[in-house]
Amino acid sequence: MSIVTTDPCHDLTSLELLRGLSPEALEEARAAARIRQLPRNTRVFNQGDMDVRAHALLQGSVRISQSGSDGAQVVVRFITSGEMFGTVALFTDHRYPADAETLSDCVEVSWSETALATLMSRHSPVAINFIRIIGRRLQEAQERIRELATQRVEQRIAHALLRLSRRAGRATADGTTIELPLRRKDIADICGTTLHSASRILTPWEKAGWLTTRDQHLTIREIARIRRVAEAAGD
Amino acid sequence: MSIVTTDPCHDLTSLELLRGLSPEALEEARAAARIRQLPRNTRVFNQGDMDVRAHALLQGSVRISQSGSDGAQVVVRFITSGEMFGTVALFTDHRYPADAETLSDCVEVSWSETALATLMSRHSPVAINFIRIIGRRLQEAQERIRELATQRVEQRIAHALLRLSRRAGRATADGTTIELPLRRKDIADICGTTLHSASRILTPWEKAGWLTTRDQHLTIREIARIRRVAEAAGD
DNA sequence: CGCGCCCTTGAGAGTAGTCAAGCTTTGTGG
DNA sequence: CCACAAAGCTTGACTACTCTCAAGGGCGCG
Repeated sequence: MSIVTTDPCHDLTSLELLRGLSPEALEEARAAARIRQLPRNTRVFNQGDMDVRAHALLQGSVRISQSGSDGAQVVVRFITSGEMFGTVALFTDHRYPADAETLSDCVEVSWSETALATLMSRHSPVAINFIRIIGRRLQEAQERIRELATQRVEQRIAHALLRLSRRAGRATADGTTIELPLRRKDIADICGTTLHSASRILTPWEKAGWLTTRDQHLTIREIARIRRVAEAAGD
Repeated sequence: MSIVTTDPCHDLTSLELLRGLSPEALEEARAAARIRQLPRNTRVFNQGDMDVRAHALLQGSVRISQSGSDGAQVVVRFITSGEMFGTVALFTDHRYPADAETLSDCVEVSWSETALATLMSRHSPVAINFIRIIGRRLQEAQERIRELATQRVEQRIAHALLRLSRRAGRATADGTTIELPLRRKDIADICGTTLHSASRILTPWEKAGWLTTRDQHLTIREIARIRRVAEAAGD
């Protein structure tokens, strides 16, 4: 495992967290960071783990999921490269509230809580960037709460697909491909429904040619249709 | 409207945001703050408003609610004294994503975005405190997402009552009184259900003597019963 | 070839939403 | 101080969305 820090995959400057920093400050951040390469299907951390760190993904994708005491599971979010994760417990609980598992080979960078605090106190843009990141996340979470509370499964799935295609989509000849390995179960867990309902809704869409699934990769062909379902209040 | 800064109601030192600051830093924070007294049923801000500020409540209570383009409404949370609110849009959108309305006479303090950024860069504990506050909030939001996705209305209401009694409860002879003016509609909007379902569930509990409502104030008499409903997976 | 994983589909049941009506409490003005 | 209006709450009947249970099909891998 040879890690060459000049490898573009290990370039920290692309991270929003470190935006606006001087070269010296960046160097400090790099020095305090731990960079790891993780193979597919690795646990990055488990719900309940102590020794919390702030993580960011330089390469690959990660699924964050939470399970309740009753066993019910929800996908909190999918992380793609450039995003931070595992940040919720920092400075509070010191326990991860969810599991993180790699969905592909990943390059992950992380800082200890104290290193991050030091970095923030020496370079306030880090703190502001961090606040912006989790503020946005909080907004997304609240939007999701509203969706769960007020929309039907069909609409929620449509919204989920739109969001995924915005965050992890790549334009192809056929439409927009979501660059994440997504099982029906994942989609269900994102939307707070069951595998069965998700299947019942997606299959007709697929039959109608609105989207295709190949090898756990989803391509949206007629995004306008999906958008119409998402908007439809119920008529 | 005479504001005496020595009035205990205007004491900023109790705010978590300013915890761990030197007297000089506190004075700086005070100088940059805007303190207002707001009568009951006042809009502090409206969804979509620009010119975002960071708010904290020194006295009273505030309801934060969000309405979607379809008109459906969700209560994001209730704020009681000592808590911050309206912080989600800072450094990002510059638009409030929700409405805030006072439920009682309030004393509110707020900082402009730039003032807060300055304060944070000069005193890093402010940044860390802030991150802790919204991190905890994000955790709560994710827990709520899981609840909405996996639990039945009855359980969600039970959980909501438990949370409210923890955050805004005062022990009385009869039990724990939630010190917020709560209408059935509010409870419904917290739990993502309808006024009707909330009523159908709460009335039997009230008949059974588990709780009482008087003058929009709810008292939990048999918290153990509520807790049992909250835990019950469905048996 | 057979096993495991993932997905589809059907039937039936139940939770919770909608519609509708009437009741209670609160507040206001004569 | 009473009357009436408005707001909030309860309750019933009906509907329908979504879950659960159950069975079977397709695909890849050992």
